[in-house]
Amino acid sequence: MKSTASKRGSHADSGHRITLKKLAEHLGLSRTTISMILNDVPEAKRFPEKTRQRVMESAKKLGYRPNYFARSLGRKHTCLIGVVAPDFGNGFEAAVLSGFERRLLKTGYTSLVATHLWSPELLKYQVQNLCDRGVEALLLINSTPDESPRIPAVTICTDRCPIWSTRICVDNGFGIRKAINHLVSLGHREIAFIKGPEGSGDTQERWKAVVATCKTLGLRIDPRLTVQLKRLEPPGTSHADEGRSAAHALLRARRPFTALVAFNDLSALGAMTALRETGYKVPEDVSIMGFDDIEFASIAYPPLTTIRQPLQEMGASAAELLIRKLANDESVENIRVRPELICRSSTCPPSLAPPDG
Amino acid sequence: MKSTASKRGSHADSGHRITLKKLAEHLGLSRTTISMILNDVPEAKRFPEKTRQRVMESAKKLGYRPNYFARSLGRKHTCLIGVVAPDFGNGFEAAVLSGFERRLLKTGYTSLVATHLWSPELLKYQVQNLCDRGVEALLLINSTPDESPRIPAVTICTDRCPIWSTRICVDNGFGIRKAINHLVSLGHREIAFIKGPEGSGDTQERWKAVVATCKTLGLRIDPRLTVQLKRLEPPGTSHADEGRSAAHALLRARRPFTALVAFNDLSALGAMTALRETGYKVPEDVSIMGFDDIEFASIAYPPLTTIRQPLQEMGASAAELLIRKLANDESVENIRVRPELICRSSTCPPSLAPPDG
DNA sequence: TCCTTGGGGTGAACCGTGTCACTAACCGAA
DNA sequence: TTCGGTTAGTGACACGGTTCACCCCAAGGA
Repeated sequence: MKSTASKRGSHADSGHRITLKKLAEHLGLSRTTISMILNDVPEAKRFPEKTRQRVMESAKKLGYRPNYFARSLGRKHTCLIGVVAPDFGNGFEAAVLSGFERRLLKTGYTSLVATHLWSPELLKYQVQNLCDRGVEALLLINSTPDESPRIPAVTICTDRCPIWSTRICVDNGFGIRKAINHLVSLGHREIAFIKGPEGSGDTQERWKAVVATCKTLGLRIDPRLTVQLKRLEPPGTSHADEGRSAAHALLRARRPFTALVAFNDLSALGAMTALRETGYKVPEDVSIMGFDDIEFASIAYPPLTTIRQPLQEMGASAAELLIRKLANDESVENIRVRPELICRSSTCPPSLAPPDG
Repeated sequence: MKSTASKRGSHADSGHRITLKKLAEHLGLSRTTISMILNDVPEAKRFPEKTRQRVMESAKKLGYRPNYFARSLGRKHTCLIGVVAPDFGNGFEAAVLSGFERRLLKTGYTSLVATHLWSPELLKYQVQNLCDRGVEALLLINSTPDESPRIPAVTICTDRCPIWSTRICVDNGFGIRKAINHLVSLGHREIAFIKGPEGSGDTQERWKAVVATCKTLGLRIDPRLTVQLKRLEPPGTSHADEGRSAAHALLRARRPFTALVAFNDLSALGAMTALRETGYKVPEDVSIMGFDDIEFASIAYPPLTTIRQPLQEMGASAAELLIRKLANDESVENIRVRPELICRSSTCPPSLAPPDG
């Protein structure tokens, strides 16, 4: 007596969801008529106002809700957009998703999300799955499938980005220039660097910018003041831990420096911990710059000076671009977002006697 | 010549996605036969191995992918689960989503997400929308619609939780007892509290636990050492800011205390900032306890002692429960997760002369 | 009376798949 | 020769909505 278990799908539409046919019988009209009126197609204006009213009212009273599947089968669009990300656990993807969803709200599109935990096979599978499920477009966050899904796509951002996709990414060069200029304007000359992990496009771009900017400013990059983050291995490691190790490695080299530019905020915060553990004060002994402006950059102690990457806005732009693409707007182009210097308390002029590492 | 814009839906299935009919013509068999073989229904074993092979191979070679909409129309299940949250911008919902997605990976279910930005109307609309789109179940994160969606639902967590939904939430009482016991065992007697905002279920539960625990331990709760967080207003305010204000208010009361129990990690970190701004040291002058163990609790300075709410695991459990519910498992019950004390460096024994606030 | 016009509406095909009931062909046994 | 059983497969309807082409009828004009 407990359940009618065996019958599949007795959930959503159990009992009797009201269909067009039932509504038609109830009203003594044909499905055609009702469909046209409810969809407010141009041809529907030939029906007299009275009939229209009658249909609308009954539909409302009986709680008629059209079946999306049936509809998508006939028409061709599904009002579905796929969102792919490696994982939503760290703030980056979540912030983008948040901005994306906000922009999508009034559009009638809904997002189908999928994560792939950095596995290329899983990524491929998920993209395929989303396409099978009829998404009309894709937002790829830190995800680059090998093959084109053959539907409009926007990629945010980092790493290599496929040519078949529109790209939204931060202008790494601009950001790095701002960061280094900031430090130099404070008087720093001995600057250490934590490079991003191997194989990331951001690592390359930012490092290229570091090299170029230092050249312009007549700054020497000391290889002994440069360390590289290790790649993250899936289970639970964080750039914060890696940043901490990296900074410790830096300190072991015993080369003096007064400022440190980290690959991102997490590694900057990790480095801050390492410096503290070794007895240095931030920013008095060493100034630290992050990159990203994650939520906690401002709560950290000392609050982190960093380059803001406007993730929410980038998510919103992605939604914008996809909508335009779906409307066959051919003018959609890649976007480079200019990041902003957020000056907090982890940087200050160097002390007169820079400590050696 | 640029586009064939006018024709709608020329995206996903443009050109000619291969359908069962085409496959049938290609093979000289009927759709029925192919459908049965590809779905590997029991009756399909009457077809000889040879035919099966032939069908499978052609399907693969021609890249046949069944149309989910058509399929969902006939069968009743859609393999879709709805996820509703106010927003994914702060770490809470994102962490839950992350755990949820991980657990969902191997199940064939995909999630349809929707955010409502704390608007009850939007929440109602979104739930309706997801149901219209055929989700078989709902995960509600910090979201409580007024009406039952009439499909299996799991709610995480906080606040009031509707009776028609299974609930996963942290055992607030257990957590608070751990927190206060920890402080008391360190020797604290003068403890200040930052209560959660009005109207939240967590606020009530945690506060009730505070009162009960203090009674048990013979501790007096001084109303002058109690402040309440203000409710967050949508645009961009954070519990961190509120926590900072709250702590400043506390200090203005000029009552001495050696420890502070905050409503959550963010307000704890905000309070830490306020104490520092006023010249107090954490933990030497004041010990601070958070609640949640958000990612940044461990990176903060000093690293925050807190009560861990295992959000990823809760997300994973939610997936688990929904799957069981969908399989008509009647034994699904509410889950109270026992949070864990994470002891870091923001707490220590009180100094002999507690500063007055 | 016939023809046209337009208002109000419908029938039936179609979208792509799943599924139940039925059958044609063959083989062996009575 | 007829019957029964298996093998290999098919026809047709259902799912719920959209859409194209058509239809009926009343009114108006010639």
